[in-house]
Amino acid sequence: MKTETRQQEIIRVAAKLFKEKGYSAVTMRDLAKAMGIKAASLYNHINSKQDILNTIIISLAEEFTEGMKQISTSNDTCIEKLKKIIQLHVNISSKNSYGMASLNNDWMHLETQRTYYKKLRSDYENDFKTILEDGIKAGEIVNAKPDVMMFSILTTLRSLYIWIPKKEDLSLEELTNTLSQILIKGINK
Amino acid sequence: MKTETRQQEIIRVAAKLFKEKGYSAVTMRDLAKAMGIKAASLYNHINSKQDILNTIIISLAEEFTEGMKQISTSNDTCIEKLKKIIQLHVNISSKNSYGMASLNNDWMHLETQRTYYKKLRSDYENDFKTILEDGIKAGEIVNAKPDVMMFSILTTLRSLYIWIPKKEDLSLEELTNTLSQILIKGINK
DNA sequence: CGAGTAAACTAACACTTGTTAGTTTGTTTG
DNA sequence: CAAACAAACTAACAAGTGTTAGTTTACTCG
Repeated sequence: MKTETRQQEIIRVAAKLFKEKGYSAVTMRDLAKAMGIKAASLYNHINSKQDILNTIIISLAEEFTEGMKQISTSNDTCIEKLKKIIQLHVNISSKNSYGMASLNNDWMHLETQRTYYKKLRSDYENDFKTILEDGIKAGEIVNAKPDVMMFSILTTLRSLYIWIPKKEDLSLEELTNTLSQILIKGINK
Repeated sequence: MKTETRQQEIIRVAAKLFKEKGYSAVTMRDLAKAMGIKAASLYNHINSKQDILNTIIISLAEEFTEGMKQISTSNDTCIEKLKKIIQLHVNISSKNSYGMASLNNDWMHLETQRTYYKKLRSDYENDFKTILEDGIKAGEIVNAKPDVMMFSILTTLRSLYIWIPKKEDLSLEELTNTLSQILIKGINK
């Protein structure tokens, strides 16, 4: 049993507040109050507000990068790869829905790490698009604009963090399956 | 030829800044600088920062409400209605991509109007879900969870504001058609 | 017991925030 | 020309911002 350090606890609570109001609207005094201490005491555990955001976002972004690397280099079919991408998003979003809010909405408030973040995101999207293009060539996927397909799928996956916490009755496996069906086969009968 | 009032100009520029950094991170001095005047001068034209946000969000939300009312009370088939919803989102998002950012990301910073906004949104989603449920009953739509279907489609549509300005080569009609195809028939071949 | 340490505290800082009051400028209109 | 007005300005405010310095508290362990 791994116990959470005080620092990790602060970052976790910060992510929760960031999700509710956004990075800029959360003050260090808000965060301190949520922790039950004074603002100055936070600095025994963390370096700066910006550092908290860095930690939240970059660790998540790297988790996606790593997942995508495994998927894109596998020997699966394109459709199989897509299902694994969906699974990756469902897993990470359910484990850390608070952090996902910062990743999606507050990356522009990164300072030193913004360029690095944007590179990770751009690499991820390129890998995604390549999978779709390969699927079109292989005849697995309908020949529509890969840009639009990726946009459609990815924005749905990126919004899972809002949706998953509201639907705790739905198992993650069930959600992954339903989503795969809808995103791949559509809703048409 | 209708000329823009100074007030409308301020609101338009504010929406642009809000899209880039979020409501909380944009200061009245930022806004003034973008307008080429001093912060105090803004108050000759607007009442408060909060008022700007109200105007941006509520006018858009009401535009969606009105569009949905027309669609949901029509005699179209469910699939036809869905296509019209997609068209509604494409149209509004292309006309006002800046405002859509505030609608999506900064509604929680509304003060007096937050409850009203949430009612509009909730009504909209209920109408949307009813259309899907009717489609399932009528056998037009696959029998999957309407919640998940709506979530998937609606999050894609809600993110159009990010995507449309980047792809000016794509005509709105073409985008509407491609999106309809992908969202309804899926990407599977 | 005494030393070390984790984690809280108070007080203060320099700066930024939204906003108000009162004034000046330049253009339009009777 | 004189009056009216739109729209800018300077100066200032009270409150809130992230952060630092230095101190106190309470628990752990040799």
